[in-house]
Amino acid sequence: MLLADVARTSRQVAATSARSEKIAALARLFRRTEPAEAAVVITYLAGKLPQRRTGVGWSTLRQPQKPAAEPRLAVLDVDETLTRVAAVSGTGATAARKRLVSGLLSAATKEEQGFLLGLIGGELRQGALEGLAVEGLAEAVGAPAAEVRRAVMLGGSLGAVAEALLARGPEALADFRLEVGRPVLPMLAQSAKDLDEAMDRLGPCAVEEKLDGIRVQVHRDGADVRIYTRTLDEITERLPEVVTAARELAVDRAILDGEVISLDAEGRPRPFQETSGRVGSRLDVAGASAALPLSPVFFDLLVVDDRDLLDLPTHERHAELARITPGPRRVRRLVAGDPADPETRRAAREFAADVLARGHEGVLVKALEAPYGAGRRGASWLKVKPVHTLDLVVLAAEWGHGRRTGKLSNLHLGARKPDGTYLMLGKTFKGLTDAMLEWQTEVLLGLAVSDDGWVVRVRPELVVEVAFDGLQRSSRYPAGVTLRFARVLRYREDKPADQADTVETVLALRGA
DNA sequence: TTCCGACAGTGGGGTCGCAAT
DNA sequence: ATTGCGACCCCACTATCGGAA
Repeated sequence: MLLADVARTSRQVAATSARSEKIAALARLFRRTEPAEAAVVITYLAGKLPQRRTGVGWSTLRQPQKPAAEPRLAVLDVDETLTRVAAVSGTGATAARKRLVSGLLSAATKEEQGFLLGLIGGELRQGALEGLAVEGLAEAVGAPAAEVRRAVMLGGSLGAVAEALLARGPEALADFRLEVGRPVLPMLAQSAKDLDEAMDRLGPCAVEEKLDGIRVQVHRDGADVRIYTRTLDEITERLPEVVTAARELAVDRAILDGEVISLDAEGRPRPFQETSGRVGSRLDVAGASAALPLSPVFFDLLVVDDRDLLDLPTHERHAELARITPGPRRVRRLVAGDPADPETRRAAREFAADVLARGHEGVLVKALEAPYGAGRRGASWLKVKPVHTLDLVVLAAEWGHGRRTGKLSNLHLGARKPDGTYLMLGKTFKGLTDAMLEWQTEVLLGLAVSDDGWVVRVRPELVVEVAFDGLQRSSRYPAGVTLRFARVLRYREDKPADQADTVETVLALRGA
């Protein structure tokens, strides 16, 4: 199959907003895809590269290449070239990667170039990623979409499922079962405003402490232990403490879901940045481990011995977890069997307050009867975290991309200093409706003092109320801190800039 | 007919490791 | 030694489609 066929399909998918049409276009292409090409073709149309990391990003792709007149690139040849790009290392690697990519682009037509640039840069913007690729695959082979999706969740790889389905048809779905040693996409949580809302939505539930660390999925088969991240990267080598902890469990075979976090001598959590840095360290793991040990805390169990627990309700999975896991390695939780009962509510609120007092991020509320929805951001897990707000001044705004092209989008936020100037604390583009984008573009252009095509600087007069999860240490911003997960709640046209929150107020939040 | 679940898009900050400067 | 870049952790929120209620 030619890359041109894939690029044309991508254009067709992008050209319609109807999901059914996108899926139909994908299915048409998959029907004419050979099994040997299936993994590459479907991964490309899901907006990803089979190589995952190539070492090539936007910066490397900047200089334009003269396009070829006729399409002649085969999909498998493109894949081979990108595998070579990914394999380059050592001195001269950047130049060598550039040469390979330039060669590839100059052999591509204009349409193919556009597709490749989006694909490699990670911004295909065709309105379809893995979710719709799965639907298209299901339609192409005549299998129920839910079953194909489940196979991808359990098999961990869209490409492998596509190849098997195109080679052998729907019977191949039976191959993709939960297996110890093969990572499963983890279940994710939605957000709730507060504990009451979460309990109202879920009914009988468990309230668990939410630790601010790194999600891990731990597979144990006898002495063999493997650890995977949320995106199924294997990080076993970096987490010797977790390997040890897994081997100490009272079980031979298991798949566990949990969080690793660095705790201080008193058992209080260290800042997320420290845990993250530790988990990211690959070169001197022994040294890093000695300096900043990690603790695994498990909250779910997907397999125990030869039993697959995915479809069992939360409370049964947790009972099994409790059977094989010692208390300190298990998440703290409170079961709220009857959330309508005022006493239960009071106990839940007290539990959540205690979790925060012990320095943790918040709570997760989980429906007691819900199965483990691998790979889904289901409504049966709800996270609740405290929210801070500040009234900050817009110092500048950046021109948006994609559907925000032509609108001022990303706001630079400042806090007031005693001398009447402002200190930048970070940026945000979140929380804005289309109407707000429209409005702020007009208002900010009215306040503009400069525009370099990327950033529009403005007179510091517009005040916005910003929500955020807390402060984190920053080497980028002058106050030494920045806002974590900042988002706009509303404009404060009623509030003059000289009454915006001060740097002093912001810094007082440290440690809070 | 209305509601709501799932998806895609739009980017935020930090950190590590590698290669270039 | 420092800097730029890519990759990957954490993530919130809105718009949209189309099936469920």
